Amino acid sequence: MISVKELREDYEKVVKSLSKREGEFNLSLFKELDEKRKNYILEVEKLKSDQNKVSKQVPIMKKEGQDVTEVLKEMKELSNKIKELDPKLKSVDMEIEQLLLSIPNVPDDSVPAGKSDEENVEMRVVGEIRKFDFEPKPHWDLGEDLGILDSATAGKVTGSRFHFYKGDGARLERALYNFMLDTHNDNGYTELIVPAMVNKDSMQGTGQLPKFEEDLFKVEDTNYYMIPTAEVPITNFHRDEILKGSDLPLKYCGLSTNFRKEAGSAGRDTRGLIRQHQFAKVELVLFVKEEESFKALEELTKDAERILQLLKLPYRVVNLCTGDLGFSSTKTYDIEVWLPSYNRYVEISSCSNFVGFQGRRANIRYKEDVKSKTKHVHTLNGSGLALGRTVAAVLENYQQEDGSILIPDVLVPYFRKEKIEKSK
RNA sequence: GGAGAGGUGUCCGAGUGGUUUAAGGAGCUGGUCUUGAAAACCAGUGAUCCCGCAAGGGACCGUGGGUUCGAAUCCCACCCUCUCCGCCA
Repeated sequence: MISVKELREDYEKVVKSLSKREGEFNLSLFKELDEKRKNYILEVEKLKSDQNKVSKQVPIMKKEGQDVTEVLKEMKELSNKIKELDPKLKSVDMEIEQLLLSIPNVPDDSVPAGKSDEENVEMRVVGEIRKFDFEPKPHWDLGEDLGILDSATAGKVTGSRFHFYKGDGARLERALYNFMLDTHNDNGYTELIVPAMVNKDSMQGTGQLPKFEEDLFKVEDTNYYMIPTAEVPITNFHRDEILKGSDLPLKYCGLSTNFRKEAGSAGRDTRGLIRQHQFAKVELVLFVKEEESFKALEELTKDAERILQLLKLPYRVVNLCTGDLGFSSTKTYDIEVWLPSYNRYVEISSCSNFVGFQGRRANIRYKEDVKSKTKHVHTLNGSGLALGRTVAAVLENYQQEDGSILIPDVLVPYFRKEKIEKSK
């Protein structure tokens, strides 16, 4: 949620910042509703104040044996007025909330302007792209040839955009997430195993709802949604809490299976592991003090990059332009790994600073110390990394001419073999 | 799913319609005492939200409704936790 305080203090500035995003965000109702709300508050609270005063007198009068029927009659009228006004105030409050819930976060000044991902700005390029002296295969062909990936059977068992990992394929993904989690653990992140379903409040807290319901799988006969990322349960872990300033920053990592409808992606990335309805991901989530979030974004991104560096996979980091920036984010770095089959860099991690946007939605606050005022925490998260795409990148970048796959050195202790070869 | 118990402030815990501005205790803050600390004693203390420059006012006792002049307290629905039973990885 964007800040009501900022909207009141400098409406024009917020609107101007928001206008950098693609799409229309109609805030024009805000001022009017806010004014309406204030008037209702003044009116109804005056009445309640009167009501409270008289209510205190009633028992005293009764004790003194006075007749209170006349007073009660007046109070009945007062009470009726309050019952008329209170719902009006509530409904204005709701209108404001609904309006603000549908407004995306304000982009930071350092976010480049642009319409689509083509205008994202490259920050750095790391590692060398391998030159093949043979025709490299895409990972879906490698996977099928090696007998470690099977989407056809998944099509029978479930449907499109699902797959089976088999044998060394399954072991490769397992080796990768264990390696990732160990690395993040060593780096000060507390590991969580999270619920794969969450309630509506949680989805609203991180920003998936109310706007993006069509992207989510909802579980029938329940109010639960399948998580699209561990960001949701991890960030909501601290929903409605007041954290101690001395406990910040809080750093969490977690592996989860994620479910996305991929509505609107029909026909895109239909082959291989790039865009599936179900995929595993190791996620990093930070809760930090408000003055530290932009520095934390740089560190978070480095922590995610470290995985690719250790795996010796070539990648680049881009600063997302306003047109590509996610709904809740104020600034995002995407990490993109080199994928020979796409002949370009492909997103494998998205590291975002949400500043107070999620903190306000999910009501996560902190206090510097006993006497200071509460502030909303700043939240950040980033993939560290998406597993399916990492498997794809390893298969493609480490493939050999004979169709076998070399295992990255750092992964050998986890995989316990140095090579994936065709098995029967 | 069935039966029962319960959800009160930072924590424990009292409180079944009106001086509750939520008793009492712990904790926390300050002070006295002490070489220092502990203990003891004294004082302070809603670490919440909203309106307001402030004074002040309003809200808030799991959530949402209702009854009433007035609800933590009564009624209804829902959520969550615990115990037992059933089912089950």
